[in-house]
Amino acid sequence: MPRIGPQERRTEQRREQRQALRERILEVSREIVRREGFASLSMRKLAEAIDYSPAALYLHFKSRGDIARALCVEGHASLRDAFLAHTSIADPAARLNAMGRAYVEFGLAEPETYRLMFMEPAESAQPAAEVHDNGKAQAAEPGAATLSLIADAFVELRAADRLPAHAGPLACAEGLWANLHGIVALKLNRAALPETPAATLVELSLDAWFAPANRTEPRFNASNRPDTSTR
Amino acid sequence: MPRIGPQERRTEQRREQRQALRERILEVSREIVRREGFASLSMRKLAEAIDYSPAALYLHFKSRGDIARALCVEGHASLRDAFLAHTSIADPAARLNAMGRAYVEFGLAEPETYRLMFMEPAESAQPAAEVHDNGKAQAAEPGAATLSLIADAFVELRAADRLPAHAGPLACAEGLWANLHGIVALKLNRAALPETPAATLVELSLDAWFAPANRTEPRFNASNRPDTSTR
DNA sequence: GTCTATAGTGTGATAGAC
DNA sequence: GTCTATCACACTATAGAC
Repeated sequence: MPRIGPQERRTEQRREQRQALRERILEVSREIVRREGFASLSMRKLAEAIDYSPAALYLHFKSRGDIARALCVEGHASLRDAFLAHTSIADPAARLNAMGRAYVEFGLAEPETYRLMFMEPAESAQPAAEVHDNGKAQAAEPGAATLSLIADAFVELRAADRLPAHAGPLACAEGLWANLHGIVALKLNRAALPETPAATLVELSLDAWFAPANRTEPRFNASNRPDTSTR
Repeated sequence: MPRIGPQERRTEQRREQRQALRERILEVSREIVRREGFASLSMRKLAEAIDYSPAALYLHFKSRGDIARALCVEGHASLRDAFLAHTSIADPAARLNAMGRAYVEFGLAEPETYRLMFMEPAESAQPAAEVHDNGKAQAAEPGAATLSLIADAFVELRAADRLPAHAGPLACAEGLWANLHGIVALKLNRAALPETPAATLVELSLDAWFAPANRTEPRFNASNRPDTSTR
């Protein structure tokens, strides 16, 4: 087992250097995207920032879209972390409330990253192709794990009979997700929604999606609801 | 008054020709965007399609974004028409249902146009600058009139006491809009929502947003609800 | 006045020398 | 593994023919 000759050691070193440069590229890319958006991440600018020629980048990423894909995966991991911080909340409705807020906060705090993750024309990043690991094809959809955290909460609501009869838990999860995404997306493009602050919309949306069966119980909205009530 | 010399007539003719060419540019652009998306609408391709040089386009539109803006306005008019077809529905909830469906159908039927209208990075099209007409500045937001149609219905619901007390009509309208937009946006980018069909999500969303106070009454969903019930 | 032709600068990606 | 040089294409802006 400990049969490692000098040659193996050298190739090992090479691999580490290679990995380090790849990491460095990713690091600089992440920062550029965060500050200026993916659209202004050019291979030339990136190459200059890491002091290599543009062609060197293609040794580590097969295309600009490939870099986008990697940053997407990072972003999804970050979002998922924000969700995991609330999994300990026992009440599914309260948990959904916390996660919903976290989702929108993430989107508004990192608009360019969010845009890359969810608002890009699909060609750029999303596909993620098929990633083979240990010989087994992995999920091509990095956001699926995150969605399942929302879906879980709806399953619990369903089990507690706090969901309308005709509403499937998964469908509810996707519906709520669409709602939250819509809030973030419209805010980011400042195309619309000029009147109502995002926090109010989030409250309303969360109310709309799982409050109906919950309405007779005491609500938990006393804590941090913004004072902007209507407009 | 009828003092129109040959010179005036000639300049009149010029103006008509000018307007006609502008219309033609818009026409071809609209079709290219509809089929291939705004991203692949290049000035060169456009110029070739109308048999002029690229520079000629800049005589009629000051930039590519200017064309985008014009197409956006067209799109908003088209969407608004789809909405106006349902204004005759008396019951505000039923009207919202019809309009919500129409909105999503529009987005899914004309994905590229929808993307240009609502999913573009703001710089491209949305601003619409300030359009002066008759010396008065007009609304810079072409979608505002459409939103107001939704808001109106919520105002009626409010007046009929079919809305939760804490929910402002305008906020509800924006929330529902965000929800519908989220459904379309996620579907278009195939980034997510792979499981649930859009029609089901729309039903669920409309239920979520104004069914609570409506739930005791007979629903109107018997007509055209899709048979895919849950997943 | 209207348009052609072209210059100048940017992009992603690649071939081939070292 | 890295670089230089280059291709093909996009956009804007403008000099000058008609």
